[in-house]
Amino acid sequence: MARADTIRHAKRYPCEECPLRPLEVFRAFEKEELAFVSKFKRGELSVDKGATVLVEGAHSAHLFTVLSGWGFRYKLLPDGRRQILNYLMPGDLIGLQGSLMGEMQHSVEALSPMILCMFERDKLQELYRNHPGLAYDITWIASREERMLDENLLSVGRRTALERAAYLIAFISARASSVGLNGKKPVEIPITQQHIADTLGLSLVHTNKTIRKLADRNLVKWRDRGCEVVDVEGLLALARWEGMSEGKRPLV
Amino acid sequence: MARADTIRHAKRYPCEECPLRPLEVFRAFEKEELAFVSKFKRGELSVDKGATVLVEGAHSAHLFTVLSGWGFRYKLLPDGRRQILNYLMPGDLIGLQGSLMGEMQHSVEALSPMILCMFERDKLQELYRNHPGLAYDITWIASREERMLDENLLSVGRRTALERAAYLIAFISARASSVGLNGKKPVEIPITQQHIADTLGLSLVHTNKTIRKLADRNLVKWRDRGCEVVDVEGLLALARWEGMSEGKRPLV
DNA sequence: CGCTTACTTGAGTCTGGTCAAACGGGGTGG
DNA sequence: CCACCCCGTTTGACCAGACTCAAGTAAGCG
Repeated sequence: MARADTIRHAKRYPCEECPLRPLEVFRAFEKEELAFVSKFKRGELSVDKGATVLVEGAHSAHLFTVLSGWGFRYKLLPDGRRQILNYLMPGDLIGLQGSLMGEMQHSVEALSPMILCMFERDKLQELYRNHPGLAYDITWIASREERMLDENLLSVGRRTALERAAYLIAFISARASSVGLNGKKPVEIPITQQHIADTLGLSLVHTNKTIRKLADRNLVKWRDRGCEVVDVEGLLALARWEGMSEGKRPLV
Repeated sequence: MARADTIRHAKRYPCEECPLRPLEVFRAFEKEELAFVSKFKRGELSVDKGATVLVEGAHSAHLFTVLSGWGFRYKLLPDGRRQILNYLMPGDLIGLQGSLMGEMQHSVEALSPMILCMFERDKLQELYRNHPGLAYDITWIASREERMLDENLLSVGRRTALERAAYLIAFISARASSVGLNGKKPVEIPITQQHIADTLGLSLVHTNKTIRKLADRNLVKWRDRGCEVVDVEGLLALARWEGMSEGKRPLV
């Protein structure tokens, strides 16, 4: 398994010129908040596709925000069965659990090359002391993650295979386009069918057959190592999902 | 569906004499923190067994901490399929998602009579401004919930029916005894098999057969409307679960 | 060109779902 | 006090969605 090895300490993307912050979805920041975040940031971590960013059981001294790229969080059973918990996209926070409670209880892997903004865990105290607004934002972000997990759990527990697949693809696609990951109109999700299987709690073979059904209905197109959404509405309807009601959200 | 109807505004359990706080699991509080929490608390809500405490879609102005009793969080699909997301026990926070993001995305129901400490959502701002330690605690609690959800998702997605049942019962039992819910030695969990089914993503019939297997192995005893744990170790081993590594935690 | 990774497809099996019926205890109204 | 009902549990028969095994294809890469 590849390890995160390409560390860059230079800040190539200073917070003041953050390419994410101007996006519609993110709420505006006070100058003073921005200044603190900039000071809070210690560097950037660049990892290759397939790299393991954080490992279950580790005591990480860091906290990250995804600046670019895709990744996912997962847990393993002792015999190797894997459950993907959620996907990570630009603007998402990584490693909060580890920072607050000491030990990571899940691992994180990159689906594409990623650039992560690195923050010092120890400075979190200072953030809470001096920047209540940012502290609130961090809780907000944790709460959002919880919400996504709730929805995922509902899906895995109670939806049929076809509904699950439709839900998952619609979900990822919605999140991706909210952070402008759809350069060209259709979002292209860089995952394999094995990832989908491990997210939905299905076998690889059955996942393949299920995706085929979605493709036959002209809802998605599967391409080499990735998935293109054709008909979001159709997916939403099939999954009986109302979509995320996302207004502005904070970016730390 | 029963609504929460028995509201008491008098504080019968002042924070200074909180019956929960002396427990081993909860970290000690500064006098000043305690004073704020006491001010933060607006009253108590008493609900009957079966009452719906919070409804998906509602905009609740309140935040609660469970003082006594059992409950659960759940989501429904439009056609009525239900997924139980997690259980609620003394010391747990309810409604944070709603308080932070406006709308509740899940419902909460009481499994037994419950007493809830009620907090004003609006005062949350003040808490974050003046009590960074408490703010930190709230994030910590949100993070803990996330952790439990991760584990649940792993279970529903990747464990077999028998493993799932073993995991769930061990999990609930561990949490219950950490807050002293085991007056008599064996914890008695006040749920029906339908609840277990809806938590594990199984049908009622299959859940029944699965629990029977656990009982045949002398791991649990099913009694009328409740479950008694006989052999925690055995359950843990069967579920291939290491248990929760819980040190002290905050109580708000 | 051979290797690897990812996707397909088919056959046969099994876990878990559905349907249906019955049981048993607690509560209630006659 | 008894009959009845309701809820939760139990059981059996049958079905189907999902799994495993196995083999084959296609694209990318050194």
